[in-house]
Amino acid sequence: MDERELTLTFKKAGLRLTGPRKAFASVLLEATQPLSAKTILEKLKGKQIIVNKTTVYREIERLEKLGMLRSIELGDRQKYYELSSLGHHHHLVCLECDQVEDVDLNETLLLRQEKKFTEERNFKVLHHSLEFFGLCQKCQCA
Amino acid sequence: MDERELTLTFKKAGLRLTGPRKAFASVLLEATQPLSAKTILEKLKGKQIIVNKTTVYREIERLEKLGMLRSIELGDRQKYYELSSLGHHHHLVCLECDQVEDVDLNETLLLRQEKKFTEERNFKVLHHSLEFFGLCQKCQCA
DNA sequence: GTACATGCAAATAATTTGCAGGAAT
DNA sequence: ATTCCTGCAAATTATTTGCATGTAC
Repeated sequence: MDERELTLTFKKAGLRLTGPRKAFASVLLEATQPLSAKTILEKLKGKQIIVNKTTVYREIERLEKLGMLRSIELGDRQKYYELSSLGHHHHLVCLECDQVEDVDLNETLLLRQEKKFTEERNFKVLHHSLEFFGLCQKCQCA
Repeated sequence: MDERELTLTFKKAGLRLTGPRKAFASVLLEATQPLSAKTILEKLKGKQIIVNKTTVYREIERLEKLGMLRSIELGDRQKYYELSSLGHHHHLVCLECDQVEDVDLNETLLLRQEKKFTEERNFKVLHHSLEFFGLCQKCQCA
């Protein structure tokens, strides 16, 4: 998903094309890893877009509701966000330097497992979270 | 792990046998699902043990450091805790009523996956989190 | 002009910290 | 007696809310 496409999505969703909103979206588009609200705010500042944190939180809320954004938890107190358009995937989180790498993995077994939950316990799985925590290459030496 | 065994573990770890500490442990032992700090506090109150929340947080910290307690995230703002002695397992979290069911599942594939991360990216996985979110039997009807 | 967006200040909620007094060993 | 424990109040941090103003449409 590129910026133009995002703009269209905004229009379709009845969201106005404001400066903060466009900048917010571009920050997410440029992100190489999930961002916290605070980091989003800082990156906006880097773009000379000064917005209030409330705006960031409300934008997160709206885009999450639209299904464009998803939140993940990485062991912190805070939540991290990434565009849903990235597709479902998981993360390798370095406990030392907090860097996050994306990983795709074959979910056949997980999905089979979820089906089993439905059959055996009548629990309907809607989504799952799977994150791996450890040490990245750099931090294993230090 | 029963209460007596826990007491021994405390002794071995050089932790004193105080009233709050024993009560804290028994709350965890009796828990049928992961508990938040707040819930622990309430359950202590139910046992006529009035402690300060600071004590609860510090106890959590100590036992976590000892490896007796582990924390998990369930999409909330808060953390939940369970005894490590329960063994590694995962959870089915109902998005409606917040009930949590434990599940054991064959992790062969996950472990193989983790080994792959080490081989291919030199990322050393220390642990992972895997939780399933959805609707429990009861909440599917309502 | 109207409805949606935003800023600002204050509220909430979970967790953490500093310090002084209290209890287990 | 000493070291660890605990309570209390205040600080911190992430997030949310109310209300007044601003702006895209």
